[in-house]
Amino acid sequence: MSQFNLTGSQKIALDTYIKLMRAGNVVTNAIHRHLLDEKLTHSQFAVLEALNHLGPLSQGELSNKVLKSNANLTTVVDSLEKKGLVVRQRSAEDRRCVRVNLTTTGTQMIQRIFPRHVEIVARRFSILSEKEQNQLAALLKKLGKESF
Amino acid sequence: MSQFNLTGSQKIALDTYIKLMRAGNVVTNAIHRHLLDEKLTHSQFAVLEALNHLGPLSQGELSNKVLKSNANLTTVVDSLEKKGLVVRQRSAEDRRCVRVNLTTTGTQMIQRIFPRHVEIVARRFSILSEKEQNQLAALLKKLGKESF
DNA sequence: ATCAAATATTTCGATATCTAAATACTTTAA
DNA sequence: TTAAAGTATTTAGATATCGAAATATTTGAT
Repeated sequence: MSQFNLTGSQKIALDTYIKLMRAGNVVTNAIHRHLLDEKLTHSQFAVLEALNHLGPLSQGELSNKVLKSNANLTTVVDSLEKKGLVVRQRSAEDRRCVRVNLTTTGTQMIQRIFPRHVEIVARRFSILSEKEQNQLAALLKKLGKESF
Repeated sequence: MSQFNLTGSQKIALDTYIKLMRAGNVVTNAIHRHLLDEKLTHSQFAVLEALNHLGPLSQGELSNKVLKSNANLTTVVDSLEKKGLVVRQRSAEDRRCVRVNLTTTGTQMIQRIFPRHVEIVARRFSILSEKEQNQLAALLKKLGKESF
């Protein structure tokens, strides 16, 4: 119940922060449902999508793309490998690195489910006009810079 | 590497979605560091903050506020209770409900650390002007509506 | 050439979180 | 009034995730 003496700009920042979290949550949940049908986690899906979009990547590259720790990427790639959707391949030039590749099955899977993912995201964002989405993207881009 | 035939509006939605997730992640991580010092999780902090701001709440109300499951709220409140920061109190009118109250210690703690939280959020958002933050908040609010 | 520092990944131990089922209580409607 | 449906919380079982330490390899400085 206690009130703090917040400046106007602090109030605005807090309010925006809460809405950022809430919007992220709502969109994430919308996507989560259809991944359940495919028995994929968000991270597993994100890895498949990155590999399909960008080609083979190391786990370090993947952990940056999907915003998870290196340690977690090991687990995610383990589970994808167990499902036969990706294979690991030690890099010949630098044997510290593991390159992760989609298998044929993995490629087929991501190409099958990606269109539905796009539809869900597009439907959710269709509450905003394209112009509004572009505005939003520009603002979020600034906010998402790693350092400043 | 494969390309899909995406419409322009699908591309915009996907791009905005990625930036939404990335911005949420960056802000969350910035906040995470100072919570580590206090040995609080995000959820524990969010619960303390909600109780301080709004007064005693039931766990159901709290789970909506902090965007976590009811089951998880049980755990979060357990841990806060173990630390002596909150107490549970069965509602007398409706004995299904538990009201969660801050203890004196809990109140002191949240009032001590909240100012730093505000500073971190405000600093991060200061990359945007107030006008931009208000625009962003308005767009995120639309996007975060539960249903439409 | 060799050793220290840097880098990529994995392992380990711990915690956060979820869904589904169980429990406890209240409300509603015949 | 009582049984069914609804609501709030907890428990149970499972998975996702993290930070720190360990391992393997490469790079750089002497």
